[in-house]
Amino acid sequence: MIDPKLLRQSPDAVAANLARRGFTFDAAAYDVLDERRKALQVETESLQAERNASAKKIGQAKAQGADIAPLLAAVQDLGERLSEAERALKSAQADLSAIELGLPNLLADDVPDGADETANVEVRRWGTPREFDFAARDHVAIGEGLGLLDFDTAAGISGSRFAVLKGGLARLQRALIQFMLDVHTSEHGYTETYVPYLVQAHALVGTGQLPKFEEDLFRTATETPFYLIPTAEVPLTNFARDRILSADELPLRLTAHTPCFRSEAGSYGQDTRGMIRQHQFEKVELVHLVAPSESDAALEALTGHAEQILQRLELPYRVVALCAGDIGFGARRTYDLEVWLPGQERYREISSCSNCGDFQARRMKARYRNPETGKPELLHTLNGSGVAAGRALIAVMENGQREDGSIEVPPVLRPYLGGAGEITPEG
RNA sequence: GGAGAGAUGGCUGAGUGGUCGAAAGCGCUCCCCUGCUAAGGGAGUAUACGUUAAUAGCGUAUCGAGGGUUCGAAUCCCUCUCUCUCCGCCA
Repeated sequence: MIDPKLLRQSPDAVAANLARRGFTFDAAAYDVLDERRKALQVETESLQAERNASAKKIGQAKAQGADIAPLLAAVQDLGERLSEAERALKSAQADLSAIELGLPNLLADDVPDGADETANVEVRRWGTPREFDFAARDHVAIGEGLGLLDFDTAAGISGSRFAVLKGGLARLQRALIQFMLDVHTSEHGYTETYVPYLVQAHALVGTGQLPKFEEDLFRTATETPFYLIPTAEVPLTNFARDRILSADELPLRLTAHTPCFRSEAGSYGQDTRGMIRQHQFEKVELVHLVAPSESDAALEALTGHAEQILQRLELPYRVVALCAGDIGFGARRTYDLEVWLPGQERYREISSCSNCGDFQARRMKARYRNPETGKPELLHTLNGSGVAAGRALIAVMENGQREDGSIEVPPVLRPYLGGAGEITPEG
């Protein structure tokens, strides 16, 4: 959520910033609503003050044994007027809040201009794509060739956009996950966590998926609905919900491996082949909760942590600064890591690292006590994939493929596979 | 799933209809005293919103959440959520 004070004081600056995303903020309409809210609030509060004063007077009169009948008569219709004012105020506040919750985050000033991913700016590149002396296959051909990747069985169970992994491939994905968690916890200072995969709506409002993007989520049919997490960012960032952390708890670095569930509504026809875009995938997520002055540096650090994974897996990648039109709803700045996929002969997103500033913190009242002022202030939240395990599996398969159909395993993963250096049909 | 108990400020914990935003203790901050790895005295110490030049004043709201009764609710009633205890079930 954007600071409502800023919406009132500098509506044009807000509108200009959001326009870079292609988002139209109707500052005039907001102002009309807010003026209405203000008037109703003043009215309501003055009626409340009147009620409080008269109640006090009646109490005193009663204590002294005086006749309170005239006092009661004087406030006869106060309750009715007050509850009417309160009702109107509540509805005005709900209208405003609906607008506020629907506004995307303000972009950092140096986010590149552009409407879509074609305007993203490459920041750096690591590694050199391998030259193949045979026709490189994609992960579908490799996996099915090994007999370890099975979309038909998955379709029979769950329909499209699901996969079944078997034997060595299933194990390879588990190795990737464990490797990532080990690096982040032992070398990058993260606390490993295990978190709920089903969350309630308020948690998703906190991180920004709700109320606007409900169609991207899976929801249970229980009386109070649960949502399946689309990313561990949701439970991890909500660790700070409604809390005032002390400064010495910061920075908080959290990591978790979780499955992620996305309905992929609106992506019909995109990436329909293979495991690139599934309803369910595994991911190791990184979340930072930091003091505001630290968040710019934290994004660089977090991105570096994700890069470490790709470097140690010897996977060529590039870092891309997302342009204004491609940055997600809650982020003020985002770097994507794109890994080289020989099967597609292009770089594909494998991690997205974002600084959300105080946008999510304001939604979930996540604060810390600033030691300089002694006052609670909003935290800054950051999140990034470190990295998406399903796509990392694809990258390892495609980059490590051999002409005979087997897969060479990156050396750092071998300890997790009982020392095995390759994936073969035997599994 | 059944029965019972509970939810108060950073923490512990009083408060069962009126001057309670809320006793007391702890913690924390500042000051004084002390001249010493300690103790003592004093003051202060929630958040949000509105008004405002103002983190000054003033007003309003908040005692798990939402409704209700009442001139007036932390206190009474209803619903819900969560926690704890016992029983049942279960990985």
